[in-house]
Amino acid sequence: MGQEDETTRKGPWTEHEDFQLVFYVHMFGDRRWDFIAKVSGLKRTGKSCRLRWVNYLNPGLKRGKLSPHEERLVLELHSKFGNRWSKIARKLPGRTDNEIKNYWRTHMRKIAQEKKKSTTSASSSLSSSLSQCSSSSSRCTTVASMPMIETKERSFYDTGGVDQKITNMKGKNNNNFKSGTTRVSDSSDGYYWMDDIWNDLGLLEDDNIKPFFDPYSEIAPSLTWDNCLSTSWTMDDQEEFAENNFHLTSQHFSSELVD
DNA sequence: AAACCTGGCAACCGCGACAGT
DNA sequence: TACTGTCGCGGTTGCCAGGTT
Repeated sequence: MGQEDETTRKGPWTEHEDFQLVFYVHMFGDRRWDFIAKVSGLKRTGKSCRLRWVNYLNPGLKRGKLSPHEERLVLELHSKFGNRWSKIARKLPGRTDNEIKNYWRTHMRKIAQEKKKSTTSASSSLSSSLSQCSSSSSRCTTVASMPMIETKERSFYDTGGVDQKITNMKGKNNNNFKSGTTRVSDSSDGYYWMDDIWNDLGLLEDDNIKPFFDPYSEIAPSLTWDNCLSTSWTMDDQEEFAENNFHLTSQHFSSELVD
């Protein structure tokens, strides 16, 4: 624990860091985050590495806006599970809890605003109609409590929900990265795609992570994923390997990415 | 054109759960 | 059992681009 010190980096991840993290995750798997943080030479906490992987670098992630179907599912699941974002996320393959959480927040804010707007604008007429039906309270109560849902549905689908890769492309470039077939900073046109990383690393052929890693063969051709995955490839081996090869890999990354 | 506002998202933080010793 | 390390979760914050005034 407590691996955080004054040299620990915080804030936005750089392209170089992403490369490095992807490399080491494929090396050692997406567990043992503290270990990965340590051997990778990244000045990040294991926690930060995990978050970056889970929310951004994981190749299984979908990019772009939630589809109407996903949005509906989020609504359904939220009514069922509440703010159990990870639980909800598990039902939406390729979506992260963070993404859903963010979506929900934005969504709820929108609804709250719409509701506020509609209640203020309609308050006069509403108050008169409410007073009218005070005698048949059950029905009126239902109606009064339902607009939330109705507004929800409406605002929701009005936003479109189409895959907006293109819109997102020209969209924001927060901290170098924005999702939507995510584009990250800095290539010929000033950006590079997250997919480029995977292409560069030869990892994009499948949705699943493959035990295959091209650049690595340049670094340590004698060791293959079979080695890594075989039962004889123990954690000690990993650590020893990391010790012995760290300088080499750092060098590789810097030469690869500096220009 | 500049200032301000808003939406969207990445990342951090604190805490609890769990496993290993 | 107590302690320690690690991971995962939910809440929150901060940043930035685009829109509006």
